Amino acid sequence: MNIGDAAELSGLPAKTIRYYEDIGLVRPERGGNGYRDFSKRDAHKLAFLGRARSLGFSIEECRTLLSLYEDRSRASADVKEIAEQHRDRITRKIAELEAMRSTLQTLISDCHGDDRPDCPILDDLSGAETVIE
Amino acid sequence: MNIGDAAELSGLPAKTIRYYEDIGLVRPERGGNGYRDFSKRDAHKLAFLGRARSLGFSIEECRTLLSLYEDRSRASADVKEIAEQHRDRITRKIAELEAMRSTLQTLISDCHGDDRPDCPILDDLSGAETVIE
DNA sequence: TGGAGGGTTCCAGACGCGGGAAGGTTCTTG
DNA sequence: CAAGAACCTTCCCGCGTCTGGAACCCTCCA
Repeated sequence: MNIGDAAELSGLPAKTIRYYEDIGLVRPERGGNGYRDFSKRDAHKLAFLGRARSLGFSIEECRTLLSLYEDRSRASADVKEIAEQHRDRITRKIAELEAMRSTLQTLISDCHGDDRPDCPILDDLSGAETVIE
Repeated sequence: MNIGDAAELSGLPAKTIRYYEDIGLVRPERGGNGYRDFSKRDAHKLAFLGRARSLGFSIEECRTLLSLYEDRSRASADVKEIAEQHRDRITRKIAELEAMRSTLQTLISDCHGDDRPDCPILDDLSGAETVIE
């Protein structure tokens, strides 16, 4: 099938699929006209990649997951470890974002938000000591 | 002061400071030797930028915040709106990451993680229907 | 026959820097 | 006063993951 069909089947944009070929994640055949010719297996791999990416795995993790997927003698422990590391990274990222949000929320709550210039948000960013209320 | 001192005062790497000059966030003077010459005001702006960045504001938001900071006739409402939009973006990002983490955790829990190849994580990524337990 | 709607390659850009090369300047040490 | 360490400069490349666009080729249908 052509790249358009592979895109529709896998849910990935054609541009992304070409990129994935560039970096060696898929290796479709080529027809006599130079067009890529994707097998069902290729389309399936692309869909696999799409799902893994949507769970936030990096391209390199996807590459590893894909090779494990195609390795009949894999150990599920290897897959699990990748997933756990990724989960832990997500957990840390969430904590970081929540710290930001918390600080932001405090500043936002302190800002009256009218047409006067006084602004605790800017005060904080400018390094002013916390104002005594 | 030289860039090294500005870096130490602001907590930003010299590389970052040069980049900020490139994109017009700061405009230090130049000495006769071609070295940048930062005023205290410049260093203060850099520290402002560092704090805003650490709260996750984009460079363009930082640019706006900085111009509001330097605008004596600003309305605090303008600052607050930027902060609120940013907070909302963070909130959405957290929700997205939590959805990923939740899915990952389910898959991880279902994976026995030994040296056998059966793996619900790969099954899920490959698009297999949920297995009846 | 002509045009719409595929496909191809290649280059640039996005974000926010970091690394490193090649070279000039200034400070410190002996 | 000379040597060398420790600064500073500019420039270009690379990171990750695509996305947009230009210029061009191929196929199908009316």
